Amino acid sequence: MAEGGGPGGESLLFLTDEQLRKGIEAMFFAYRGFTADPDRILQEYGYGRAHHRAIHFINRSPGTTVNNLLSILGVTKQSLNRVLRALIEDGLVESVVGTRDKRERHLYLTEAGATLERELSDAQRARMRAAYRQAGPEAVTGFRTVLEAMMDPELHRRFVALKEN
Amino acid sequence: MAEGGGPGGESLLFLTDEQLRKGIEAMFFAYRGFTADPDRILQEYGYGRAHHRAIHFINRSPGTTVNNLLSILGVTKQSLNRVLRALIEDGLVESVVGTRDKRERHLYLTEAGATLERELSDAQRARMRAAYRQAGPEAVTGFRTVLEAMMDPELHRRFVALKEN
DNA sequence: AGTTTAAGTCAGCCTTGTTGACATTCCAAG
DNA sequence: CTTGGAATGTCAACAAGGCTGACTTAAACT
Repeated sequence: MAEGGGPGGESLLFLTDEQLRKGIEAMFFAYRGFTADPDRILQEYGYGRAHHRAIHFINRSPGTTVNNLLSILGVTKQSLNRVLRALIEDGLVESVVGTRDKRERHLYLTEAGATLERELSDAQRARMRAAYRQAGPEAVTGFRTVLEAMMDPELHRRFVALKEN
Repeated sequence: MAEGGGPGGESLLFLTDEQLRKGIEAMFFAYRGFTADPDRILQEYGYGRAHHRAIHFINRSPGTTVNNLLSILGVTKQSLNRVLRALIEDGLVESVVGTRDKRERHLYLTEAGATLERELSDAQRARMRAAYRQAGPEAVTGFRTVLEAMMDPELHRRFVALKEN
């Protein structure tokens, strides 16, 4: 399994089990930091990460359909429905019957929803910005490159599609 | 909020809200990939991510105490206890009363536990290795730099301490 | 007309987190 | 030696947020 800088060739030290384990643990700890700030804010409103994710992607693709959201989030419709129902009842999300296809519901953030979205993403971006600034542009490029290579191919396809939106 | 390459100075394009948002979404999608393989294996054994985390850190620091593990994992003792109890009952983890301080329990993986640990970390490392190889050594350095900058200071301290173990 | 699709709903289950209360054990300080 | 506090464990109850399965409604497609 180990893959250290053997006699063979170019330094592949970055692929040793030890290096890989450090990367794995870094992902674990960093993800905790990544979600910490929004989690604190959400708690004040009685929401969880699931609500955050829904709000994020509705803000990002206003008018998206429920099915669309389902495939991006990778959860069941029952799970998403519970979250959406709360957000709609609380007046943060609006559900609009489709005009072309009346079976579809198009989702939009209300003013209140957009306000919460801004609060959440401001906090998360602040953390990200600090990390990016501290690490520098080259590190950021590498960061993004590795993250993209780590995604499931299907999710990466989706991610790339999102970018060009 | 936006911070684009203003008139001021060196290109800070990598700090625009748009770039930050892409980074946030990349973290979200990449973390899914990161946990996907172990999750599949765990399901076969009727375990969840919480069990994986416990097994990982016990393997990494054999003989660690429960309190130690608690502060690394960041959960309550009740939560961890439920997980540990299952692992001990199933014969994957051994709990040894401390010799110096008999209140403490030192945790070790059994043979069976080490086997599962290997299966899990082989899968996770394979994903990591593929991503690292695809991205290249420089990207990996940047990846690690940004992740470390993203951690809470307290967690980063812990992470650094773990490395030199 | 019949089938498929989008969405929603109800019921129930599991994992994994949380609090709070309480028992046990045992080190260490008075 | 006694007592206070620390480390551990356990019980009970609860919540979020996943899941499956079954079923309805409405609209669209064929």
